[in-house]
Amino acid sequence: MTDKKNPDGRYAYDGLDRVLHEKARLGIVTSLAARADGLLFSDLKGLCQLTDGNLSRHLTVLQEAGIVEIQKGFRGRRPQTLCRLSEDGRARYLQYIAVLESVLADAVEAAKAGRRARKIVPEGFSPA
Amino acid sequence: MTDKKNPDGRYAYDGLDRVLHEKARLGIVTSLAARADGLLFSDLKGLCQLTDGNLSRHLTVLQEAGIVEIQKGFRGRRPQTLCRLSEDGRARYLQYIAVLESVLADAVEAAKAGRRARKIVPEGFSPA
DNA sequence: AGCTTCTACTTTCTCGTGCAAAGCCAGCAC
DNA sequence: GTGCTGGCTTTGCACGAGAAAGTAGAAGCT
Repeated sequence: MTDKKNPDGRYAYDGLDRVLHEKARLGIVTSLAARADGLLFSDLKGLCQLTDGNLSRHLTVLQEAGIVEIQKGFRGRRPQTLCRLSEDGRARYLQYIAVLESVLADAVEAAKAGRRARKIVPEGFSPA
Repeated sequence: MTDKKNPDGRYAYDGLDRVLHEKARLGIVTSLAARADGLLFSDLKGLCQLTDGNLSRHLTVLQEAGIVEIQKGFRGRRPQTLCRLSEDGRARYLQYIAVLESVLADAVEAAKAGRRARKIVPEGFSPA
């Protein structure tokens, strides 16, 4: 099965959700996925090494996409923002992860195959 | 090892190379990784479902980053561009893939852990 | 009471970049 | 020639990530 011709779009990966496929957001969502009780703004900041502004912005994006739910409240007298993954968010995340898995599978296969081949130039090809 | 406190940056994933971490480019490089003899512009176009312009642009980016090598030549009398992964490119790709693997590991762990927890609000937190 | 500093965010700005549409330049057909 | 197609490049714009600056209130000092 390594060599079924060239199915078009074999490497198109359009299942890779734009909103999730992003360094920062991927980190945020992954850390949230682990805790159904949510995380505080400041925890996320530390875990993902993001600046306040950046985190704020990404959270807004995720919220607008319906992936995270945000609850503003207080701890003692200080404001605290609690973030949780929504049900829908979890579903989309799992879906995204599934695609990532297939990318990785391709990659591993590629790494093996890549080491074998040695022909430098395909037939009929003449360098300029 | 599931619960070592909250190592800062645990989910920062800064190893995720910007150049490679991109839907289109990830597809391009993955397909190239499988064939050391390279792929033609038109093959890539089909495999990754990209428009000419898009592919061209991404290839330039990858070339400037030293990840792919581009050879312009002819097949018969028509121009053909051959793309191959450079040695450095392969190394960076493998490195990137390694990080992806850790993301995936986190994700799987998160998916399991996430299903267990049920507490809605952390102690001391009062909704606004 | 006034001043400064810290925590906790939000808003604004800028620059990079993904993507599409248009352009360019052979060959080849007619 | 004219038109068409294959094989790319260039241009332009719109969006979006990240930095920087701004807001607001609490805590601390004097």
